[in-house]
Amino acid sequence: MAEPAGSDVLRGTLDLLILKTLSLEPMHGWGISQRIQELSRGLLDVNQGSLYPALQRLEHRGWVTSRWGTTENNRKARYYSLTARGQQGLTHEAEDWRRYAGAVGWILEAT
Amino acid sequence: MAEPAGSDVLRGTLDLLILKTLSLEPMHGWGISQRIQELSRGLLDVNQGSLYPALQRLEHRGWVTSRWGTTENNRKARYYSLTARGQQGLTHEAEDWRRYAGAVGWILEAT
DNA sequence: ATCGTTCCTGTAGGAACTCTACAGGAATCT
DNA sequence: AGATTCCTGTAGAGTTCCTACAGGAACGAT
Repeated sequence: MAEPAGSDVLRGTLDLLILKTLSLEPMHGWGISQRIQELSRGLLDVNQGSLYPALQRLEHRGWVTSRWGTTENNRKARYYSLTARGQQGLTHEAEDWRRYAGAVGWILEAT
Repeated sequence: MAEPAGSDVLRGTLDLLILKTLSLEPMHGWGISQRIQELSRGLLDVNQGSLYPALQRLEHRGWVTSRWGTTENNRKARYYSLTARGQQGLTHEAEDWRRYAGAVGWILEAT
């Protein structure tokens, strides 16, 4: 078990998180979810039921490409990497997020 | 017209924004959306089609109560205010948001 | 007094995303 | 051989949001 800190609700930022993770390094699905968990210090937990459909969406949109490969552990895995359009999309969505999170912050600070 | 700065996508934070706004002062629906727009400096735009259902959800959940009243402009309007449970909910959701936004921030800053 | 506009409340239908739960293959460890 | 870890998916449902539509009442202008 070890419950990585039960979190849910990826309020529409799953794509952003995946893209960012892939921009660091091409990776397979399972690895992406691990990475997101590490980088968020255990706060964010991505279910496979959300992850794989999201990856399919992104690939269908042309933001990522994938190919079968082998992990260091000698397991078959599908590796995803960012396309140029994916990089642009990431930049744009990250900017969107900052703006949006900032606006929410202003409201929460209001007195 | 005057397009208040077309924004959409209230990624699951609409309830939070409404609760926070009501914690500042009881208000009617239309006023709430104005307030959110002002406080977010024009970045956030709440559609009526999202707002009223959200208010109904919150009332049904017992987080807000409402009653008919009259505005300064002599218009009939339904005024909403926070209940004790709503205040608790706000505190909790605001805390959730900060944690979540922080985690996303960490990921976006990763190199 | 009528017309257009602002203020204000809703509903209907659909699209998008996430969650829970399920299913399974292949490699490694015991 | 059996259990566990690694890894990829699918199905179905629930929630939330958006677009579009509908309408009443007060106000301002002509």
